[in-house]
This record gives sequence, structure tokens and C-alpha cells, in this order.
Amino acid sequence: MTTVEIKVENIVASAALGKSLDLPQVAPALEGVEYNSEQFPGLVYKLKEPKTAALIFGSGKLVCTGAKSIEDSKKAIHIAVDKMRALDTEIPHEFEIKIQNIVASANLGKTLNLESVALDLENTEYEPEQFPGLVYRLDDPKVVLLLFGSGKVVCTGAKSFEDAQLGVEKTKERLAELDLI
Amino acid sequence: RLRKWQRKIRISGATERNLAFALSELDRDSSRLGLPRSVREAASVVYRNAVENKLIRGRSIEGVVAASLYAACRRCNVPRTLDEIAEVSRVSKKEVGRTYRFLTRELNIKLPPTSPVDYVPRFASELNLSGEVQSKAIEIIEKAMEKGLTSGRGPTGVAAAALYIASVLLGERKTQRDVADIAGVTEVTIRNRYKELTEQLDMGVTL
DNA sequence: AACTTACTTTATAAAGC
DNA sequence: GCTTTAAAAAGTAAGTT
Repeated sequence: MTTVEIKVENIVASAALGKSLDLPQVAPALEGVEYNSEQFPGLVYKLKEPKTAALIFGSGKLVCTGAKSIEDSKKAIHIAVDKMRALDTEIPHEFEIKIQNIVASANLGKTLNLESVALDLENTEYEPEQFPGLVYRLDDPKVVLLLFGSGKVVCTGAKSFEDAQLGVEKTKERLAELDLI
Repeated sequence: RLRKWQRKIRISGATERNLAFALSELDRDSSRLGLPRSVREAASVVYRNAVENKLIRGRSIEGVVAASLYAACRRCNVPRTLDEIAEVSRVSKKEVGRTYRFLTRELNIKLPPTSPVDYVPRFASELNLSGEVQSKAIEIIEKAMEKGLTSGRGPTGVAAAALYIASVLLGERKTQRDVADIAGVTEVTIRNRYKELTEQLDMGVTL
């Protein structure tokens, strides 16, 4: 009964190198890196392959966004860290990477009458004046879904692919239970 | 005990002062929006409830007043857009929307999304359109809602397109530009909506 | 009227104002 | 709360051609 195909669109991951960084010192190792401390405290480094963006902080912690798979996210982080290590040999080779958020899209197959969904489905917010999607908050997998009239859906807030998948499936089941789909 | 008493007086004085300020803000915003006294009173009730439930903490009085007014307009079926509320108050659209969500959640105010129908009377009168055109526009909107043609679309755009179509059908034609300006949407939006409405409902070639 | 670019919403970490 | 990043959904907006 659960044949919902989801597509991962974006993954946010964080890592802690366990050693502080001298940003001006390591920045030269990252071609095209941006750094405006008054505007934002971290270095902004965009990689073309995997296509991602990394935010690197003086505390030695970093954030990687834009990857479409967990493997790509980890790969991107290692590429950036390895480059910085050329200018700071103290940077460890081993460190933890944590997946913080997974954004996925899916298609429920049938169109939705958002006005009806807003009336019958619990925990929703629907303000078409502001945004065309209906916001649905799930507790079980703690994720948030955006439901559109076209039947397409966006699931965000998941920490694992399974939760994103489960979130979409539960949403579809709930809509079916309420005869909204 | 005397200090405690004085403190109470000072606090209640501040409370009254804040309420007076809030009500003057409400009067100012309401008159700029041309709202009837009944709506202003409905908004003051929302505001007083917010104060009683200590919902002002960490928020500006102006913001809570603006959000209360936005909610009251919707509840009284004479909606104003977040942009219109933001224009007359000195609160940003983002802040009004954020405070509105907070108030509706904390005060358990459940309001359905604004219906395009509620914008018809105001837009029509500003365009000097007859009651017949209004009725026709409302008829169009109701059919559109039944067919799910309003899901995700802005209420003002749907109301504007319906009024435009109705004005043409009943020989009181208004230009898309005029309707767009009154409704606060672009001509492109009216065009997109009316194409969708005329195609998926009845009326085709008539325009 | 078509295109292109861009903003609205959701979540999320990071350091600091 | 904001700043910065990424990405999708669909509607709306603005600037060009």
C-alpha cells in the first residue's frame, strides 16, 4: 500500500572538527571562498561537484547544504576539510558528521482541494494569500509537509531518508482516511 | 506594604496607558482603512484578550494591534490583505502575519482562509459596479471553488478576475488595469485567473 | 504576451549581534 | 529575531525583450 516515491532535494549536515580554525589563514585553500565577518561569521565555500555550499566557522564547526544524497554531503565536507588541512595540518582526519535536515519532494498522484484539507486535517495552516501550499505538521516522524493543489508535496525536517519517506506515506494515508484524496 | 501598593498603582497605570495607546493605534489604523466601528470593536476585543492572556510579552503593541485588526477584518468578512494592514500600521507585513498566527493559535481563534467572495463588495463598490455584477462575480467564484480552481490561488486575484468577467458579461466592462489597481494585483494575474476560469467553467469566447 | 529573475513558505546547523 | 546556505512546491511580481 505504500508506493510513494520520494526524491531527496536537499540535505543539510553539520560537522565539528574538534579544533578551532583561523579563518583568514585557511581561507586561501578554498578557491572562490567568500568571507564578510560583519555580514556573517563564517566562510562561505561553494563546491561545483558535488554541488553544495559549505559554511565554515572559527570554532571548527561547519555546515554543508545542497547535497542530494548523504554520501555527497559527506564527500563535500571532506573535500573542503582536506583542502583546509593543506594550510593547517592540525585538522584531524576523523570527525563526526550529522545529518540535520532532509528535504524531499513527492507526488500524491491526485489533486487536492486545499480548502477541504484545511477544514478536516489536523495541525494545518493554509493562507493562500501568502503562500499556495498548505502546511501540515506531523508528530510521529517529526516533519513538516507542504501540500499543494496539484497533489505534489514537499517534506522537510527529517533527519533520515526513512523519516521523510514515512512522513509522506503517513500523510497520504491520513488524507485517504479523511477521504480527501 | 506602601511600596507594594505604589507599585501596583504604577503597573496598573502603565497598563491603562498601554491600553489607551493601543486603542488610539487601532482607531488610527481602522480609520485609514475605512473600517466600520463594529470591526474596530471586534479588533479591540481580540486585543484585550491578548493582553489578558499575557500575549504581548516580547511583542510590540503596534504589532498586536495590527494582527488583531487583521483577524477582526477576516472574522467580520471584510478582509484586508496583510499588505493593506502593513501599509496603514507601522508594522511590516512579516510581523503582522507572524503575530496573527501567534494570536490565532494562543487564543484558539479558528478562521477559515479568506474567501474571494468577501472581497467582492469592496472591490465592486470601488469600481462602481452594480449589484448584478457582484452577484454574477460571486456566482463565478462559487463555481470555481466547487471545481477546486481556487486552491492555492490568492483570494484577491480570484475576486478580481471574477469581477472582471462579470463586468464584461453584464455590459459594465472595466479594464483589467482598473480592476487590477483596485484589487492590488497585476494585470497578468487577472489574465491568468480569468483564462483559467473561462476555460474550465462555462463561458468561453464571450471575452 | 513570453522570458527571466526573484520573493513567499517549510526545516536546519553554525557564531554573534 | 536576524544574518548566510541549499532545494522543492506554485502563485505572484517585476523587469526585458
